[in-house]
Amino acid sequence: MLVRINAAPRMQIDGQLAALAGERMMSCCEFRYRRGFEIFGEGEEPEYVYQIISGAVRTYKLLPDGRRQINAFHLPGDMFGFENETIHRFTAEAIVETNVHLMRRSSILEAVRNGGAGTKDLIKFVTQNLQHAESHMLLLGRKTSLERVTAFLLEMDERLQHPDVMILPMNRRDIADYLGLTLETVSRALSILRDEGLLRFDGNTQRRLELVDRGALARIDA
Amino acid sequence: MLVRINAAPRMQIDGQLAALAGERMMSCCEFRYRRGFEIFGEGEEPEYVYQIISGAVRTYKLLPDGRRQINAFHLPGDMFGFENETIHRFTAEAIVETNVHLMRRSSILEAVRNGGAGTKDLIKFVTQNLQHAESHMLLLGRKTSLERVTAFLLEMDERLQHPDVMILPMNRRDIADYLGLTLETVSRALSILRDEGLLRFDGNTQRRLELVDRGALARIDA
DNA sequence: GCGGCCTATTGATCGAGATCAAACAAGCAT
DNA sequence: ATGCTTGTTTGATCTCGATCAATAGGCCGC
Repeated sequence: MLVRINAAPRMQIDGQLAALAGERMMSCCEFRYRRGFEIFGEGEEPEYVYQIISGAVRTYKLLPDGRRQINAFHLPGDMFGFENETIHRFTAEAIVETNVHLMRRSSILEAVRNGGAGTKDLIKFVTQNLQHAESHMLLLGRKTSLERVTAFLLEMDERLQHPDVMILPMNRRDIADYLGLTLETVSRALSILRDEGLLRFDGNTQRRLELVDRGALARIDA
Repeated sequence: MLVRINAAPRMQIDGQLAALAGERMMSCCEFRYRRGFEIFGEGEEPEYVYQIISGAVRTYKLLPDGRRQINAFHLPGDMFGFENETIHRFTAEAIVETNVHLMRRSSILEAVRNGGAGTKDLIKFVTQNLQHAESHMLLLGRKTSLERVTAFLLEMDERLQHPDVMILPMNRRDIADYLGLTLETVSRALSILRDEGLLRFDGNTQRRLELVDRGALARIDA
């Protein structure tokens, strides 16, 4: 499940983790998780904080009967897994083969205790998560299915820095569980947007798509 | 709209704000907001952080066409309104006549900058908000109307410390906008719970209610 | 090539919750 | 008391998204 890969030093892809660690690179290792495998589970004790080098991760909560709500997707550069409490509040899984940097949670807590420079970054990190959660509550509580799917496309477009062709790592069920819909409804909404000429499926696979009219999409996302 | 009340020194009802301010009580005033009045608006520049002395507050986001999502209800003792950014990300309104303690946001930021003792409390505060948001996303994305209303009742019961009779400050529309439902659906769910003997409306007003069977309610809230 | 598996689309039907509507109760000012 | 406004319940109907179901394409191993 956990596969250690080459241990050669490697540049970090951005400064989030480094700032939190006080630029000291302490306790950093690189790991690879295969597609579909669990990185940590809800209720487990948090040992590491993670930063994605390549790949994609979903974090989610489950109800006892299996209903799933994905809180967030994490893409290259993103940090996840920090907990202030003694247990993880959700599960994290690799959506595709994923390489992560990890560092010991204890190092970060220590840095904060010592009034380290990373404290401000930590507050910023948690605040950004909170902001995302707040706008996602508005989406889940009050938006229609077409608005939700459109908002998802625009969010991914922005986080991938407006690529010509967007390659989605997640399947329709993941998108549905992120948006509080079913996979069929997600598929139907995408078909509507395609039929109206706002996006194109690229080539033979439905995970590559091109946003043709971002303005019109932004108008749909209330 | 803003009414200053007597300026006599007053005990704080708990230590949250005091801790953040480094126990120095700096910049603290007391204000009263009348029922329905706005405390701050989405997009405004944050000047203060608030702690409720008495009353209740709702914070919410609006879509352009008026659809509303309430993020959270704030009760006596709760802090709200802290922003790491330069603008408020939602609107806050007094649900009933509400007295608050307020302190300058700048004092808190300064305390953090100086590595003050309040830093840890601030991280904890933001983290608690994030945790609440995460479980609320699960509710909004995946729970049925009956589960949502039950979860709401249990949340309020806990936050009011399991009173014999719970007095809800908010109306059915507020509850609906918190749970991503309509007020009619909330009303129907409450009637079902009443008819099944899990709760009782107390006396002549529908805002006072008594949880008769907390165990059964907890079983409904998946 | 072929078969098996996974993913996505599309169609048909269902149902939970929204919407529309009416009646009534509570609070409050006059 | 009276009338007005606001809040709540309940009923009837509608609709959006869920569910059930069939089909097809992609991918991989053989």
